[in-house]
Amino acid sequence: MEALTINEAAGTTGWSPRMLRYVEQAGLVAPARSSSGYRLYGAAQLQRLRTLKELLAQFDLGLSDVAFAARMAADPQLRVAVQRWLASQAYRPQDVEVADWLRFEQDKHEKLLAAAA
Amino acid sequence: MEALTINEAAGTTGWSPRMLRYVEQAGLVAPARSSSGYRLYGAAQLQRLRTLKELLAQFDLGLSDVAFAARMAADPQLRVAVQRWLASQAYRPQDVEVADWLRFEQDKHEKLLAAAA
DNA sequence: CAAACCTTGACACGATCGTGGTAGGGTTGG
DNA sequence: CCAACCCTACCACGATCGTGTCAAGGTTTG
Repeated sequence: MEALTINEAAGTTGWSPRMLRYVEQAGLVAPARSSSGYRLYGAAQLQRLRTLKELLAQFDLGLSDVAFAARMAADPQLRVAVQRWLASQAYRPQDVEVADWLRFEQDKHEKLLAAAA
Repeated sequence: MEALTINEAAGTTGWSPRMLRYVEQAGLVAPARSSSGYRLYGAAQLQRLRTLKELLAQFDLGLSDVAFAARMAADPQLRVAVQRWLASQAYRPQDVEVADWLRFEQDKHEKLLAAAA
């Protein structure tokens, strides 16, 4: 399984080497490292880089937006706090879908808590 | 049911009048308007403003972070796209919880699609 | 060994965020 | 009516984001 260096990865993903380091620093795509510290991009990382580029372009997002989503995904406390705040405004009829989403999360946590008891 | 003007609301929430307008522009807390265009903050908005302040401080978030979360909550396409991208990295054992969260969302949408057919 | 790569760290620069102010004009209340 | 409020629309300014470039030094390879 061959891995690409940062310049090669840049060539096949459309990111610049500078941005690949920045994306890594943002915690979004972290390549393996060789024994001497060189970044080694495998197939999975390359795929993630390409789809990340699409994602940002399609919805006009910033890296910081996706980084925040990752933080929410990784930190249940943050996620629940944000969702609870958002839920406090989902009172209009057209917001049922949002309320649904939020309720789903709460249900899951209640189930987890119940199972842990 | 009395409503507060922007200066009064600023007084009881800890935000500045300037920031209340900014928060509204960010789409996070939109007060009602009087017939002449004055902002009228009701109890619900005041509560949301206070809890928003706590939320930002507790997790060191920016308004743009919460605005992005709101956008994800309101736009299923965006939500699914981001979650799918995040899921493509949740392969390590310690990420089961994230994978769980994501799978939950996918399941829900599959169910909705199935129900619509 | 020398060319061509890689590393981290820094400086730079436009764009946006968060926040305050100010100016010009309408509204409210004593 | 007039003082005190509200509105929108700007200008400003530091902090962060996104991005490029450059410097000083280690690694790989022909």
